[in-house]
Amino acid sequence: MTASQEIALAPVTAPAPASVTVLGYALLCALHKGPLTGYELVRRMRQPIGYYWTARQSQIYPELARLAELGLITSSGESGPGPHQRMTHDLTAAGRAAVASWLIRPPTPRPPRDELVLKTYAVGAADSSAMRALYLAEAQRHEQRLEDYRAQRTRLVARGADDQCHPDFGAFATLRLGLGVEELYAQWCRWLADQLAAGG
Amino acid sequence: MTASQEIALAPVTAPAPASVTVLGYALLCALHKGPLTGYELVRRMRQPIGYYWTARQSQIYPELARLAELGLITSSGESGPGPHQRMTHDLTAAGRAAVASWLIRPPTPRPPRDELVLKTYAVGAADSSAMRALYLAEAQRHEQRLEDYRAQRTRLVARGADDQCHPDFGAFATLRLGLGVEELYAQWCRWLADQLAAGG
DNA sequence: CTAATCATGTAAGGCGTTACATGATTTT
DNA sequence: AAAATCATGTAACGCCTTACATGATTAG
Repeated sequence: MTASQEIALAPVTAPAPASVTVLGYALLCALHKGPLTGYELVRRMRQPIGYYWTARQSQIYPELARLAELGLITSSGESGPGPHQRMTHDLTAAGRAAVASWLIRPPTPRPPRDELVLKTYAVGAADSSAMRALYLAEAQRHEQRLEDYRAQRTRLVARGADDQCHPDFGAFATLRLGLGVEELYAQWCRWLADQLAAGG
Repeated sequence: MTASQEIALAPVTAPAPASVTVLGYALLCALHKGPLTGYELVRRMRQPIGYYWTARQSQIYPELARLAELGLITSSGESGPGPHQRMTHDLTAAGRAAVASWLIRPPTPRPPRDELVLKTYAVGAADSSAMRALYLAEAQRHEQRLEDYRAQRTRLVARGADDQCHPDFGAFATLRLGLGVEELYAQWCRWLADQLAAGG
């Protein structure tokens, strides 16, 4: 592969690639069950989608414009409250196809970042009783989340979302993992607190 | 709070805050058991610290210079192979104190980003058998990691790192969580694959 | 009548990634 | 003889966050 060949393969007139980012796909995923307004999408990206992929307004609105430019969504505006129009966004056929083909691609691995585990690596360099308090507080945080998740599961199961054919089965499946993760973290924090109590 | 008051509270002559980032603390944590060269730190930030907090060379070397400027590490150079000096970095007393006080502060929560779980939320919009293949492949990835972790645990336990007093207890504790997480994800992926098989 | 919510956008700056650069030593 | 490793650094760019801006409607 020489330089001249590369130039020949990439015409100068070509516009920016503008491939869809994960955030873009997250928005498309949020729209897969029907149209939503921008503001509704902002709320969805805090909850429930925000549990595994968050975004703020300042990212969402420009991204919606990009998705519309790419022809993956249609955005129609109606006058609403305030100085802005209330825009409703809907998947196009191309958008629906883009999501479907992205979903079955293996996820690109992300660099892990967990501050609590990092601190644990150097646990020996800190005061044991202070660290113990930290892990107990974290355990409580996870146990509170666990309660929240259990309530959500009850509601989903009542609607029949634990059946693979139900439109909310995806939400049920993500919740199932969330329950496991929170329980695991809570138990691990309590185990560490016990260890620090025994040795300190 | 008026504008004039704010100006009075923030003197013009103050230098940039230059507070230590999490990456900075990660490097300080890596040094808590003894001095290391820059290149050794680069490797540590791929493994084992890289399992929960990664960084590349291009981030690490400038950050080391900043930590030295702040007086948290001392960096002494000796001539080594290649055009560069082999720099050895060591914690100062101030650095040791900085780690100790950071460790016992509650970790700042990070926005969650998990592409696989995001895909799961919209699982109904994709072809079931293709998604099933995806989850089976992910399950295998996690099971391979699980084997790797089990081997590491065996080595650590042989050294006695499962005792809270051992200097490698921190590494053992992080590994314990890693084992739980990988097992949980693997089982969840297999469960989802089963669900998709039953309904598809 | 005040505050929160609805509703959409812009700007500045930080963190992190890929890619580039250099060159000696050790391994294959 | 070629490739990988040792060893440190710079530059460009993208994603994401915080903060700013505007103003109508609804709830307390």
